Amino acid sequence: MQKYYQKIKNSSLFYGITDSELDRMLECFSATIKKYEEGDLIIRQGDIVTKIFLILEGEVNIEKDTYWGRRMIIQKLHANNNIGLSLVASKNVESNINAICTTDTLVLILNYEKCTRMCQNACSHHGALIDNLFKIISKENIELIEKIENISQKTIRDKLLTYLSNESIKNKSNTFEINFNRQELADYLNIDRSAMSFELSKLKQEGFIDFNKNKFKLKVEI
Amino acid sequence: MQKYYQKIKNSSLFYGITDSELDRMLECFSATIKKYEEGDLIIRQGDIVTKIFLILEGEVNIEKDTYWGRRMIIQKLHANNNIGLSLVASKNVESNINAICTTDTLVLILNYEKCTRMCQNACSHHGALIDNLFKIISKENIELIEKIENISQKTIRDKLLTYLSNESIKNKSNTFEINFNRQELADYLNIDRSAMSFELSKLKQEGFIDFNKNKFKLKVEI
DNA sequence: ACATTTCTGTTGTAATTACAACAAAAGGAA
DNA sequence: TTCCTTTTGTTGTAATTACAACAGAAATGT
Repeated sequence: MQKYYQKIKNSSLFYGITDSELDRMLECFSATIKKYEEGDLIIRQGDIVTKIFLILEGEVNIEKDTYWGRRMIIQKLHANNNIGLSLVASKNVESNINAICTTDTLVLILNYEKCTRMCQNACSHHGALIDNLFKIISKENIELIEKIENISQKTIRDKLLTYLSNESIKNKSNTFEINFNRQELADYLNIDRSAMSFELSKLKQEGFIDFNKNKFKLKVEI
Repeated sequence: MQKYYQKIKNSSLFYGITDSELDRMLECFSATIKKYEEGDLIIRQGDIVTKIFLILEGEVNIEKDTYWGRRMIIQKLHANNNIGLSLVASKNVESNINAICTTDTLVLILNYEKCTRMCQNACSHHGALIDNLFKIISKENIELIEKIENISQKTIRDKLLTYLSNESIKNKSNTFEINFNRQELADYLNIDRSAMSFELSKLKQEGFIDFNKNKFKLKVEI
């Protein structure tokens, strides 16, 4: 645990918490660290989730398999994103998603009730923690809406331009690197990979974008 | 305010709160009531939202206009849903959506900080309120994922069957009424209305579903 | 370096969809 | 009722997409 202190301390969940309180809180929250390997499932469809997971390191895809067996990537999560919070807070809800590690991943596991309820110890900054928790779940919410915007476009071209434009805004630059490989991006945008590749090439040829591997440049204002 | 007490008391935000505490809390949260008429915008794209809105009565669509001018319905909200929580909690984020009333609507407006931070008055059930707030935002989260599932299907037929199946599950019955009219449903599923009507007719003819106006019956297991 | 596997791009074709234009039905107002 | 408006259903056509099959490039392991 000790060796992860710095990471935990710098996580957005514990932003604004002093060192001594962090100690007390981690104990109070029955915090544990868990390492997952690439390909491991942190949560699977149907699970009743009882703990919340804060990603300290690594990448996790939130996925779902369609009735027809196609993979659907809902989100790609990183350090400081949480997994399971909305499931635990909803109480006794079966998970509707898989959380699968796409890299080796380090996770902080916490007790939800202890996080949301003020404890006897009355850590004085517990309020800040609750606030951080709201911030984290809200950010997730806003990203889901952004994803809906991306995939709600009618054509492959419009989906790509909307997605790239949103990435550009998030990176505050017209050049940026994306975390998806082509198949993942297709599964995220719910389009055929080959048709997507074709459209990317066309957009490049027409001078709207440029790209090399996962580095993209947006040459137009959307 | 007095005349809305019963509604407020029965809202999921104040579930588990005693009457006397409700009084104190409403004062503490600077709670106000506002009536909107059909067509009114509660939040518009670009707004910096500073209050949270709890729907007591009515229906509100969360919408977004695409760059190309098409309407996108993200969610339809009802009594006990909140509007703006994820925007306020994210702090100084411009709204990426419009919240538009599709009926006359009654809303309870609250101060976010007062809700999430324990107050001096230390209302003893403030913890329950925070818990309720997490439950509300989590439910929204899960519904967004459900919507993503609906619109991530490849064909109009699959989108319809997935949507109807999810509605059926939510209603715990294979017969149910939907809140969307045909154009709204098409805007929610991001498909062409006429093509959707055609597919609905085909599904009915083939015996998979039955419907009359907005009453649907699902005759197959998805 | 080499072999092998994975990832990305390209092309043709069949299937699906959007769109427009119109018909039919339902709902509202005078 | 009748007229008018809104909503829903139907059809044909052009545009878009999925899918399969394959080629080339890049990454990986030995």
